[in-house]
Amino acid sequence: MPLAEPVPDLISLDLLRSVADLGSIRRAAAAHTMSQPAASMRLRSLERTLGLELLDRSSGRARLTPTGSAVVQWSEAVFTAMGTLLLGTASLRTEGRGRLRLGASLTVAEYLVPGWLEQLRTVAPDVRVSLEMGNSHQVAEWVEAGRVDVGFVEGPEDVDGLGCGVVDRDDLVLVVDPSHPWARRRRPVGARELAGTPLVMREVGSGTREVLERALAGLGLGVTPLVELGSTTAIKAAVESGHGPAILSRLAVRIDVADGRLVVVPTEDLDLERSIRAIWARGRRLGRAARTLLTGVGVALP
Amino acid sequence: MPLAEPVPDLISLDLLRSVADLGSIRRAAAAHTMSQPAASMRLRSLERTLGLELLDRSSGRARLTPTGSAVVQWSEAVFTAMGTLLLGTASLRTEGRGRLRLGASLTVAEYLVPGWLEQLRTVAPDVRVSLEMGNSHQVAEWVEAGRVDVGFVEGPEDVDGLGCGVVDRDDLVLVVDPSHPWARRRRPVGARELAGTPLVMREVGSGTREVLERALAGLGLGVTPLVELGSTTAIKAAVESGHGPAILSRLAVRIDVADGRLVVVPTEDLDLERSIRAIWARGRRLGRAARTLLTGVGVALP
DNA sequence: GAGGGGCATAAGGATACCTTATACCCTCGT
DNA sequence: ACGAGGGTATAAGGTATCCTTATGCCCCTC
Repeated sequence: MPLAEPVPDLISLDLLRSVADLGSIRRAAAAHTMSQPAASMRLRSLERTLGLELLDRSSGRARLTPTGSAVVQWSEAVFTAMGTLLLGTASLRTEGRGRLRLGASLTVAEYLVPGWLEQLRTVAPDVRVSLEMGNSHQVAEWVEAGRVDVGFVEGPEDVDGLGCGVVDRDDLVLVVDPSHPWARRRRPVGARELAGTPLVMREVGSGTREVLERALAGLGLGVTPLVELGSTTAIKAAVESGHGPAILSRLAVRIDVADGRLVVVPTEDLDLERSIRAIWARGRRLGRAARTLLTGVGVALP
Repeated sequence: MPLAEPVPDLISLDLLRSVADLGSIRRAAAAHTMSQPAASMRLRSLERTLGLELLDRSSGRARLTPTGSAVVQWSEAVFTAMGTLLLGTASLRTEGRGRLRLGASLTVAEYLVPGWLEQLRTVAPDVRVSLEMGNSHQVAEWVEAGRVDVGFVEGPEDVDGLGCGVVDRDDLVLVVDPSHPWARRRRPVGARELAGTPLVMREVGSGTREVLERALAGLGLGVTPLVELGSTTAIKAAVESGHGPAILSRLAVRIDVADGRLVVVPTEDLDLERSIRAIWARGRRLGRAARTLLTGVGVALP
């Protein structure tokens, strides 16, 4: 659902943080290269938006109220998340011109790469990273062709001819909304019961759906689509609004499960696990940044 | 430091998420109660800002590119953080008119309360919560007077006459920037060495400073201020830019340490711990929401 | 090949925002 | 007590942004 309330904009929150850091609206304005009245108006508008008194202007210099201090603190997490987004988009924008060139499947790029980049940045802040996304087959090709230095793919099988190390593990899980009868269920859902239940699914051809279909086909069963949607986000929205259960990557629902918007239901008789592997060309020598990244994500280098 | 790059605004990111959910710009526009051209222009402007192609408009309906899907995913964390901020500010705005009235010290309100509220909302979404901030003494008074239902205070001592349970633990830690010589130090810093080192500090009278001064005074030592600043945020900014070490609440530096902007240096000979306690009036009966909250944060009720 | 759904463009108008200039206020020093 | 200085709010004017309605174009489907 769309954001309901009026949302404070990040520039104003950043300005408030600068007031906390620098001790006056004037200096905060200077740090943001804007005029003092502009900063003053933005801050007043922020106070109107939130309906709170953030600054105490009674004594000459503007000082943060306790409320203002709390808002600064709470906005810190927003900046961190936005920083991650900017880090990710910057690496996508770099398009192969970085000193460390990564390739990754969509799922890995979305859920894992930003964290690794953040971690890498703390030890090597100046390394320009580029990121390209594709399916596992494409990523392997790019690694072989030397178009990327390191690739990250998911899948049960090893990639031959390439250096390889398991980084993480991802499995498909059954999720429902919290008010669904299965949300409180402790007894696992079996393959037969799952096959007989209409599910919210991706359209035919998606990797996630293929894994599920293959696992069920191994038992002589098939899937029963309830509706077919075009994106993981759309599926999550449908499940959260109570349309029905779905099978999704655990990585994709991690945040939603943590926030309580979705509930994982245990399953049995189904092998829906796959590893996430780092791959690299054996022949080429890995750069310093690549080695730092790989050891950082837990890969033992030769 | 202020945000350098141009920051995408949350409404546009939210719009992009709606496109992913609903499958077309038109429907996303309708969900946001704006005209279709307005949504189209916002999305195009978002693509310009990020320098990336987020939507594939070639086939009639607009579909997200893999890049667009990644941006949606990354922005999810931004919405979560902003939701926490809005939850916190809403409870401050409610000012005692909520069905569950909380009081908390500044530190607890800033770092812990939003998480508890989020947790509470997943099991009781409709409870209106109000939050008031003050020092530990004020909070205890409010609880006694029945102005708030539950209070959260920090400090080593019990509050008598009130129901009480330890919720969490907070201690003061020594932090430096990652390039400081102490950042790699494994041997703990002793009280004498700490007293001889100029520190970035809060001004006289702050609770954090008092705890430190009392701990050192017990050993016949005193503090050596390097500079004195007015807020925790200002101190963190000074430490991060390499001005010198500081003693800060572990809660206050949790995110910065996780992100690698600050490093905790081990200390010894110093008792800088304090508990965070929930307090409530023994005489009054606790409401359902209050009991849910307290058991949720790990307090055993009578 | 005709119809329909969906997106982009154009024109016009309202709104929000920023900058410079200036007045007010508080604090501090003598 | 009084003046100087730093800091913030207000006013006026101009610009850029953003939205809405109207309309054209394109792709897909039947």
